[in-house]
Amino acid sequence: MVKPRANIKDVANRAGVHPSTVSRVLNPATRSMVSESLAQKIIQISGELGYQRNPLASGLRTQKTYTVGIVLPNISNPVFPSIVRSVEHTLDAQGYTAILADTGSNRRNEKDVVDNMKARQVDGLLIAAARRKDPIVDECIDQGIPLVLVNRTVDKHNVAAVINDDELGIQLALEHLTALGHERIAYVGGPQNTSTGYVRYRTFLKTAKKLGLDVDRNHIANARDYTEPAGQAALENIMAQSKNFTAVLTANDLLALGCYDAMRARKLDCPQDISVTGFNDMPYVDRFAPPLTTLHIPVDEIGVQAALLLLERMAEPEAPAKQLRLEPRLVVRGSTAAPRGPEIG
Amino acid sequence: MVKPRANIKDVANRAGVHPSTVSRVLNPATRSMVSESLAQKIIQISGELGYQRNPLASGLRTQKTYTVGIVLPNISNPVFPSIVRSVEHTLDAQGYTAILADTGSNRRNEKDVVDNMKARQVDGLLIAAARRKDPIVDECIDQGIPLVLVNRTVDKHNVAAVINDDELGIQLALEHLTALGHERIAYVGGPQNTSTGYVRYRTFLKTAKKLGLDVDRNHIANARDYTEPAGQAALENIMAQSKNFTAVLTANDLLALGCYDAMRARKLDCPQDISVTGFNDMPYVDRFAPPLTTLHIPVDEIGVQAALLLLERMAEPEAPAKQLRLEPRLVVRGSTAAPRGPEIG
DNA sequence: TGATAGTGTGCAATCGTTTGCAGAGAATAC
DNA sequence: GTATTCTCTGCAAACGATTGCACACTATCA
Repeated sequence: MVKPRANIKDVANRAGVHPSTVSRVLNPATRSMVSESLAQKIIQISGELGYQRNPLASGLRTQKTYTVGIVLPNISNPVFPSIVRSVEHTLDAQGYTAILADTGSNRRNEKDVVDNMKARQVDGLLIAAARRKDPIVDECIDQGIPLVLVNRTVDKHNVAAVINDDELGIQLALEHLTALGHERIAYVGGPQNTSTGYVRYRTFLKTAKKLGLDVDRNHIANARDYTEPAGQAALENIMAQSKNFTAVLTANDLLALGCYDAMRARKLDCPQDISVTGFNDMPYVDRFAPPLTTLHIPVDEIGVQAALLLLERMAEPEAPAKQLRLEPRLVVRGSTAAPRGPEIG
Repeated sequence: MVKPRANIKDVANRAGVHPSTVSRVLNPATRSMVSESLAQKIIQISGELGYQRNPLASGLRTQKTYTVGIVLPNISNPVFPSIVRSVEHTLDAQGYTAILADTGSNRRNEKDVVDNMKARQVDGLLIAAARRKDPIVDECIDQGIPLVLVNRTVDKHNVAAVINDDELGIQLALEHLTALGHERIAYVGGPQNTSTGYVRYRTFLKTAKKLGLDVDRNHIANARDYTEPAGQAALENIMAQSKNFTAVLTANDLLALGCYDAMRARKLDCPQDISVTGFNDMPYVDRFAPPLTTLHIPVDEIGVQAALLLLERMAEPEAPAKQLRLEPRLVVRGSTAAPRGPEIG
C-alpha cells in the first residue's frame, strides 16, 4: 500500500555508483570530492526519484539531528506564540525543525520533557521556562548541550540568553505614574523564583526609593504565577490591608488583568480610581476595557535573536555565552491617568 | 567533555547479557520472553546507568518514531495555542512528541513543511491548516500516513477530523440577532477555500432565508484571511455600498475585531449603532470594548479528541475515518443589543 | 532412557546514512 | 619509462537499536 520513499541506495543503483558517492554529492561539505559530471548526474537522478535524506539514519550516524527543543512554561500565555513563531521561522530557514513542549509550570514534568528532548538528540535547546536556580539548566550546561534562555534567565552568569531590560521597563512605568502625579503606588509582582519576577520587584523598590516615594510594604504583593487569578488574588490581598494608593504597577499583563478583575469586584474604576500598568504588551491588550498601559517588548525580535544565538552556539558550543538584553518601550493607553486626589477637589 | 549517554550495549555488558536481551526486557511486548529474575536485574542496571532508549536508532529499525507533526496556519491566532497544548499533553501521555510548524498560510511552505515531517518519519499528522481541496492532504492519504484534521476539514469525506458544528453555530448567532429584533444583518465571512469559511457562509444564507430575512448581497463580504485587517476591509467594503443594516454576523472573532476597527474609524458605536457577533470565543474577547458576543468552542476538548483520534488511527491506519463534530455554545456579551430602529423612536 | 516439546538466550542481519581508508587510474615529475 | 603525486570512487565499519532464527537447556512423556 504505502510505497516506500527512495533511499540513498536506490539513487546509487540507478546512477550505477556506490551509496557513499551519492552521500558525498548531496552533502555540501564533501561535494567537491566528486567529479562535476558525475555529481550532476546524481543530483539529476536524486531529483527524479524524489530522494530525501532520512534524518533519522543521518542523525544516528552524525549525531546531528537538525532538531531543536523549545520548552515553554505555558503556551497559553499570549506572549509565547509570537516568540515561537519567529523562532521557528528563523530556525526553519537553516534547516532546523522545532519540537515543542509546554511544561505547564510543572517541575517534574519539565525534567521529563528535557530528558525526552535529550534522548531525541536535539542539537540545541531553547528554554523560556527557566527559574533563577534551575537544576535542569545546570544539567544541560554540564552536558554541553547548546542552550539559549528566552525571556527569563538564571542567576548564574555565562548562560546564553535573550531577555528584556526589565530594569528599564519598570523604571519607565514608575516614572510614568509619578509624572502623572501618583505618589502612593502599589506593586503586584511575579514569582520570585523567576528572573523577571525578581528583577522587576527589586527594581520597583530601588526606583521608588530613588524617586522619593515612600513604599508601604502593605502595598506590595508578589503573585505565585503569572496568571490572572494570581494577579487578582494579589491585589485583593493588598486592598484587604489598605486602599491608600492611587495606582498599581504590575510585573506582567496577565497580573494587570487580574487587577482589573479585583477592581471590578469592588466596583472601582480604572483609571478613575486606580491606574494600572502591565508588562509585555501582549496581543489585544490595546482593545481591553480600558486599554492597558504597558511595556511593549519586541517579541518577533526576541524570537529571531534567540534563534540566531542558538544557531551560533550550536556552531561553536565552546564560545563564551552572550546575553542579549532588548529594550522595552512604554505604551501609554487608557489604564493610566492622573489621580483624582484631594489636590484636585 | 560531553559524557555520552549509556546505550543498550553498556547495559548488556554490565548485566553480562546480549543487547537483544536488554531490548526484549525494555520492550513491553517482548518482556515476557525473558525470565523474570534476569529481567529484574536488567531493569535495575538500566536504571542505574540512566539508560534511555535512543529513539533515532529505534525508529530507524522499527519505522516508528513516536513523533507526530502539527501543522498550523498561524500560531498567532489565539485559538490555536490552547488546542496545541491539549493535543501535546494528550500525546505526551502516550509517549509521543510533537513537532510543530506554522505555515503562515503559505501554500508552498506548507508542502515543504509536510515533506519535512514525512522525511522525519512522523507516525502521524495533525493538520489545522487544511483547505477544502487540499493536495497535501490527498497526498498524505495516498501514502497512508495517519492523519487527523482539526478545526477545518476537506470537501471529500472519509478523512478523520475534529471540527465544530459550524452550521449550528451560525444558526445560534443568527437566531440570537433576530430575537433581538435585527432584520437587516450583514455578514463578514472567511476564506471560501476553507471548510469553515464555506460552511458558515452557506449556513448564513440558508438560515437567513429560513428565518424570512431578505438578504442583501451588498451586505455580504468574505474576507481573504481570518485576520483583523481582512475583517476591517470586508466591513468597509460593505459600508461603502450601503449602511442599511443594524448588525453584522462574522465567521470568526478576528474578523469581528476587524469590524470593531472599521466601525471605530466611522465613529459608529457597537452595539448602539451596529451589533457584532464572532466565532471561536478566543481568549480575552470577554474583556474587549465591548465584550464580544460569540460562539464558544471547546478548545481543550477539540485538542484532546483530535489527539485521541490520531492515536486511534496510528494504531489502526486502515480503520474507517471518523469525524467528530463538537457543538459550539452561544455566549452573549456586550457587542449585541436590540437595534435602535424607527420602531423605538 | 530416549524422543519431544517448551523456555530462555544469543547470533547476526537489518534500518539508511556517513566517513576513514584503500586502491585504481590519470597526471605530473624526473 | 619509471616513480610520485593527485583525483576520484568504492569498501566496509560504524551509529544504536530490533527481531527472525538457531540452539542449548530443562521439563514432559512414553
